[in-house]
Parts: sequence; structure tokens; C-alpha cells
Amino acid sequence: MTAQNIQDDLSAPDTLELRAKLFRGLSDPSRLMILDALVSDERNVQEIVGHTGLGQPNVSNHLRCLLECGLVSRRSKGRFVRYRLADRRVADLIRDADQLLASTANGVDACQSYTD
Amino acid sequence: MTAQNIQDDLSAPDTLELRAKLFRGLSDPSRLMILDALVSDERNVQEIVGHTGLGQPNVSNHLRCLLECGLVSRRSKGRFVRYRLADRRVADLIRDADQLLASTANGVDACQSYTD
DNA sequence: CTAACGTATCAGTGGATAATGATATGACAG
DNA sequence: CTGTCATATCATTATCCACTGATACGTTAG
Repeated sequence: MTAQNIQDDLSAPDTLELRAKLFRGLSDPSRLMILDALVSDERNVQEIVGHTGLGQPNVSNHLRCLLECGLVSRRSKGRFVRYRLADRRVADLIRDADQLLASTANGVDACQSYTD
Repeated sequence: MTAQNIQDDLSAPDTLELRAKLFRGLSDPSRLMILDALVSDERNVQEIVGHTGLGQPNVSNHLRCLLECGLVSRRSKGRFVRYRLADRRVADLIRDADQLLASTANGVDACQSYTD
């Protein structure tokens, strides 16, 4: 599927699954923590581990997910690998979600479907 | 990690979990299909079942999730229950995600973390 | 009242996945 | 080289969740 087809074909099954994958990348508190750590700065894995308190293999695994889903990008720098948000719109999307939550937070808070 | 280190308080654990729940509501192809069915019109459950091809209990279950997460609202109309998007920004969020996908679709398409 | 319809809930099942500890890979310092 | 550090991968486990069929609940029609 090409980029221009996506605009015209928003409900096609493939597009639904792409959308689902993108949102799933954003649907985990650990990954949101990692993304928060990357909003302000480019950081390497150790810095993210320190910033989030998550285990190193866990962080690497989440970063792989975020990378493959196009939410972050990486570049090697000697022994270190530095990660940053892939696009400004990733932060925008999270901010928009927060604004929506500010209106409907009571409802979301009462959500019992996921036992977080 | 202390609370005052967190910029704008957006990274507090509670906020992270609220965000995660909101995005998780959007992270399933079936739910995205249901939301697509509701973008243009208010619909009852049977109409959604016909529009999506999903099973009726399955649709009801997803609708409960979407309702509790504040993404849709409902009103009873006789025997029928009519659902609609809770906020225009729900559709906006999905559209913004599609625009982001249009730029990074190759990366997301290659995502192997979730074997859909 | 009673049957048919619309919707919601329940129990069971299979598959997905987040977290962890151990380990592998690769790069730099000395 | 060799040891150490940074990162990635693997195997395991425990949990979560989407789907299905059966069923319960409530409402309207006749």
C-alpha cells in the first residue's frame, strides 16, 4: 500500500491494522514513559533506563517496538545508541490525547475494562 | 523519580495509565472498525454488527470498553441503544494518526513486534 | 400475557505480550 | 589481546485480552 492510497482508503483492513499498531505502540505505560523521556532530548538506552526505572532488556525491547512502529529513530554513537522521537507529530499526538483526557478523564478513570 | 522532576505533571503514573488506556481503546482493529462506523452517524448495535461483520456479543463488549474509556457515548431509544463518538476530537485523533502513518507507513508496516 | 427482538453479560478458550534473568554481540580503553 | 561497558536477544512465566456460544434482561408488538 502506498502513501497516497492511505489517504483515500482509511477504512481498509490493512489501514485499520496499521492504525491499530500505531496506537498499540502508544498503549503501554512503560512505552509512554520512554517516549516522555525522549520528548525533550535524544537519549541512549542507559539514560532511559535511569530516567524510567525500567529494566534494561525491557527498555531495549520496548525501543525495538517503538522503532519498528516508526515512533522513534536511532543512531549509533560509538558504544552508545541514541534514540529520539521519529517525528514531531508523535509528541503532538500524545498532547492531543492529553487534551482529550482533560475533558473525559472521569470516564476514562472509571474504565474497568483493563485492570491496570 | 520524584513528582517535581516531571515536567507539566504529564508523566505522573496516573496520567501515564490514563493515556495508556485511551490509546489502548484505539489499539484494536475491531474497535477502530466500530469507531469508523460511528464517524458519520449515530448507530445502534445491530447496525454496527451489520457494518463491521463482527459478532453481536463481541460488538457489545467493545462498545462497553469504548464507552468506559470515554471514546463513545450512548443513549437508549426504546429497545435500541444508539452510540456515537463522544467527542469530535476522537475522530481528529484518528485522522492525525493516519497523517503520521502516511509519513512513516513503511516503518510501521515492517513492524514485527505484533504478529497481526 | 406472550412471543419476538435488541442488547448485555457470562464462562471458556486460545493466542498475544510484558517483564525478568541469563546470555550473546559489539565497541572501546588500557 | 583482554576486560569492561552498552545494547540486543533468548527463553520462561504469568497475565491479559479478543472471540465465541449460551443465556439473561428489558422492551415492544400483537
